Amino acid sequence: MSEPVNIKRLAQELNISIATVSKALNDSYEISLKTKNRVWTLAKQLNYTPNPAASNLRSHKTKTIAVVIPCVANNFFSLAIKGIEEIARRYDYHVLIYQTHENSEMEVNFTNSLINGRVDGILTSISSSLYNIEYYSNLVKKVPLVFFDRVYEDLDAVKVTTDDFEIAYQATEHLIECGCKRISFLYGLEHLPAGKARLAGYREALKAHQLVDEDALIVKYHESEQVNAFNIKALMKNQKPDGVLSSIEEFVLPCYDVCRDLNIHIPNDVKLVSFSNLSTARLLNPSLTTVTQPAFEIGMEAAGSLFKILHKKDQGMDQNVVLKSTLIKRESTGF
Amino acid sequence: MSEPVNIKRLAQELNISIATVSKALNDSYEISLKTKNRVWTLAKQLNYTPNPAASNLRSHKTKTIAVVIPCVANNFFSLAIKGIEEIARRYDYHVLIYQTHENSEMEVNFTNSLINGRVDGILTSISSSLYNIEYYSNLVKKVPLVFFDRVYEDLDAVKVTTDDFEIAYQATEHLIECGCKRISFLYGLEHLPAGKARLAGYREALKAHQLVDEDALIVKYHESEQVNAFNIKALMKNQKPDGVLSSIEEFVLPCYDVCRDLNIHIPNDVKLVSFSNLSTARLLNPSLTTVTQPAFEIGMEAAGSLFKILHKKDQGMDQNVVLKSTLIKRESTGF
DNA sequence: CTGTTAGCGCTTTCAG
DNA sequence: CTGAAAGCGCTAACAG
Repeated sequence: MSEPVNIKRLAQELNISIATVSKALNDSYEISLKTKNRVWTLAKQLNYTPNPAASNLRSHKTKTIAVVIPCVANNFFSLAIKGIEEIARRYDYHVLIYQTHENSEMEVNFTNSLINGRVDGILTSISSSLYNIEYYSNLVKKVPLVFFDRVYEDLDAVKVTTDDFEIAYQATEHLIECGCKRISFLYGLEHLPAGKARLAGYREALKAHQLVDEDALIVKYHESEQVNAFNIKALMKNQKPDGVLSSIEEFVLPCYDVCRDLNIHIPNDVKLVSFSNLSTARLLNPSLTTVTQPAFEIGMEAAGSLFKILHKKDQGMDQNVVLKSTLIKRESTGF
Repeated sequence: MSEPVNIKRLAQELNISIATVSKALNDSYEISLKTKNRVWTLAKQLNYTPNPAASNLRSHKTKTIAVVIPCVANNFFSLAIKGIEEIARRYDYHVLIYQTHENSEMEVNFTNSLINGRVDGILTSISSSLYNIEYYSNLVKKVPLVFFDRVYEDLDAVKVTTDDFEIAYQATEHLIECGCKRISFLYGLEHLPAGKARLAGYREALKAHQLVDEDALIVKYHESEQVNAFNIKALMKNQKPDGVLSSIEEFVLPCYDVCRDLNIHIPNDVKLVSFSNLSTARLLNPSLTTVTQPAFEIGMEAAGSLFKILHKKDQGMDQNVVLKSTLIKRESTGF
């Protein structure tokens, strides 16, 4: 049993006080370079690492941030985490991950477990299953918080989002340019600004080109895969769209399946464009054009904003950061 | 400024001692139900949550585990994290994430930052860029550690892996059954058991079917995309394989690209099978058959093992847990 | 069943 | 420049 390597041990071995060691380790201006060097040398030699719990307790700084998101196994969120981690590492911060699985209750439970000083700040992309803005408007007062992608618009907090309206408009126009006259919209995230903006962009583009804009052309996302498939089938049969804009990735698979069943060919009979963040996009079926959000950059931006707040450098910072998505047109290369 | 809500405050308001409150909160058998109820009621009313730093410091328990992996933005690892998080939540644990980006130095830095009591245990999938078993054999003595997927075989620690040899054998046999006579192997993770086992499975299958097994048919993974593309091009031109088994996902894209350039048709001229964990596998180019690891289950299994160790329930536990991968044969459905 | 007490390892006045 | 001392919030002997 070797002695534990803590600040006390260092002090004993060097015959100086604990306070001096602490200050030396923190590179305080009060300590002579000579003493600092002695401390640093021994610390390295004994492989000293400070006890985080002790320093948190005393200093109220955890060097930790939390990321609360619906799910990590998702092309968008895993890339966003990558961006967040990248920034956190630069600041020597640790990153906690929580998955809500779109469950508002879990979301609240997780978040509540974080406001007791476990973390210095939180990055979150809210669940779409319940609108509880009261909860969040309270929360932002208690802990530094940055929202990304899935946000509440009216909240007094930093929000990093993408140009959903504009890109949905562009995507719709792309379909129109491809000759589509009757374009359907597969509607997801309807309780969130992102979803609403995508719908609005679609509608606006239809309007600008004097195309039909009927509720019957819109299919809302449902938790049940069967229901989605059923609704898409009904859409295809009854409405016979010649173009489809899917506002979320989850609609793509049932879309292909239904079309195959009905002997409808994508993209000859129906042209399909979907929001998607597949990192291996080129591996996709080459007939799918996608709208891709800059997930990695969103993560970096959100984390960067949080650190600005943590370092009190957020004076006059813009609360609404909007990054640009990309419309990736894929031609069927036929391999 | 309201008084901080801590154990002391609860004690004062209830006119009992701090110790009693602490025990009541921890549901100690020493405390009467009546007192417990008083404490619990007030705690809930004041929205009390324990300060984690303080309890860590005293109890040496952090309720936190760390996951150290090459990258989160990866279909395998993001699913594994999902599984880990699932289990952690059941035990009310928090999950820290660290990405090494295949960089051994970062890997060591991260891990070192964890052995000072920041976490109760670590789950890791080691980087393949450097073989440093000495480091890890030391580490496992200092902190509860479970390896998953990317492991060092000779380590005295729990390792959760997949049946790489068997499935590579099966995948190779599948190619043989499809009529391939000259099968190439794209070799990744060569410093790790997983990579070696995949190669061995491939070789064994060739041997069993008396097919050519030449070094010239094997292409080793290189960090540079260009080099990989160049090597694959040379392989296709000079060796003219009629089947390819890719042991990692990263080879798939250059493979398609090179073949298209050379006017080689997949799967007519060359049949391709790759290890891959694309969650949206059905969206893939339908000509790609994949070997898919049970990433989510691996995460759950690894986390489960770690908690067994943390709860000292690891007596006689098997150190080598091997889960089964699946060969997913995809037919070209032609949509 | 309840309370007293002594720290966990570190930071931070304040005194020298 | 260095050190003594207090205490962050909580837990765990030990006494009663």
